[in-house]
Amino acid sequence: MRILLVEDEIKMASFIERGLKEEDYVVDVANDGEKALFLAEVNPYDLIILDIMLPVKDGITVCRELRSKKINVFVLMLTSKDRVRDKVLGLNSGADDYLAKPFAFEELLARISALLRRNKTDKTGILKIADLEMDQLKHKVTRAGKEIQLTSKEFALLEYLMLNATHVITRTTISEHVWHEDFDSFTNVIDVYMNFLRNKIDKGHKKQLIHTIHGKGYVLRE
Amino acid sequence: MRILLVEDEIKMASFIERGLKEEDYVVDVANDGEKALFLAEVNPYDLIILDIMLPVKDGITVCRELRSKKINVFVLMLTSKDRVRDKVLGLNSGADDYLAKPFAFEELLARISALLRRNKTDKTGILKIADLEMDQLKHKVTRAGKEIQLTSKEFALLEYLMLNATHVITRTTISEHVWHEDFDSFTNVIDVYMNFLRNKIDKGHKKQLIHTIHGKGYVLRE
DNA sequence: AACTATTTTAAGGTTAATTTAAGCAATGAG
DNA sequence: CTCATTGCTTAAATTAACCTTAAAATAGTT
Repeated sequence: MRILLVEDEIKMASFIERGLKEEDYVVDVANDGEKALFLAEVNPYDLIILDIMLPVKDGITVCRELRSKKINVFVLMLTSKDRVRDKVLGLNSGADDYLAKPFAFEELLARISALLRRNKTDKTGILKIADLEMDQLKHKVTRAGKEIQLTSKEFALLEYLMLNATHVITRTTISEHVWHEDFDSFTNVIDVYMNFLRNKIDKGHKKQLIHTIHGKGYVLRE
Repeated sequence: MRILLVEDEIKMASFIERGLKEEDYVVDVANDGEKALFLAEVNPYDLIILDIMLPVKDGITVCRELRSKKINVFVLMLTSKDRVRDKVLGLNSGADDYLAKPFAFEELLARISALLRRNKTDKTGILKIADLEMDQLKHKVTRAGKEIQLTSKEFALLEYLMLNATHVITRTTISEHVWHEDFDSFTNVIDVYMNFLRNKIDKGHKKQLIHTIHGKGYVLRE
């Protein structure tokens, strides 16, 4: 899952960024409202964490502009505890949820995962294809009951494949959903990671789940 | 569908080119305005993706000259985000749509497919002849309900046949709509591909859909 | 600073798609 | 009916896409 974090205080930003990366999210950081809007238009984020107090352009305005541009990404707003009226303003500007600072990091994680699953029919956050299972909340992956250790990138890639199971996804799409902002299209990292995943997931199993569609990309299916 | 991409930055150009080819579009690339005009006069593109900032001749001028020469191909303009007035200039010069760079690739794809379907009565993008069906958006082809795997060229060729169903189309026309820029007219690739298609589509079915019109070309009809 | 794990780059080998080429079959004008 | 032309089919050659591996670079830890 790709998240844009919009926060100007350096310390707070890197604290949150680090915490999110530990949870295997792919994170970009913007430190002002303009940059945030720019990034949000360019990249298909799954969620934006948006501080209200920002230089150049405040969070409320950023959120309004996102909505008026029909960018329908989830927005989680952050603001200081004492400014209660900001909550109302925030939600009215189109935010999906709201969290007062300071907060327990656990609380932030809980809200993020609630948001990311809001429109899903299945809220358990457990993805399944054949005997391959991924628990999105616990970040655990098993094949035939046996746990598989994945790095962040591997996890993010497999998650994207599983969310789009049975659909062919192109390298271009993968690069935009699983890699960060400045991705170089001449590289073959995606191929290399597909190989990593195959070794960890398909190797030694009769049914291959990762399939190559020549000239197009990859599919995850039985 | 055949697209001319006009973009001078090599990296950007090859990123877009690859993404389009993954979606089965036939793509030619021009890296300056003169080359673009030349190619557009010679080849019947379905769409031109035109960057504004170009060496030799800028995108606005290229677009104006296309229009004054009555080349009525769809034009989608690209320009940098910060130059808002270019949008007005672009649309005034005869462009059909406009997209600010950088952009999310999916946004570009969405606009392309909207443009290509703009003047169609049926916007579903599903083509049918007898029990042969093609979903232009999902890139899926079925005959009698059974899915048929096609390569990019096969797909592009069948798409063109289906779009012109019941009309006899010549090899020359096919080469102009389905093959790239430097097509050698002495080759028999088209015959070979027709054979590939017949094997995948007609073989084992009572009704043949692909018919040869001796001395003229081919038709797709019941 | 040194070590470890992860991510990225790069290169050579493999496979699939596309094009070329050649021989055979069908067509139709004379 | 004949034969030149056009089309079909197959296999080989070429090109492009993909896979695999190892080494290099980066990031994170101790």
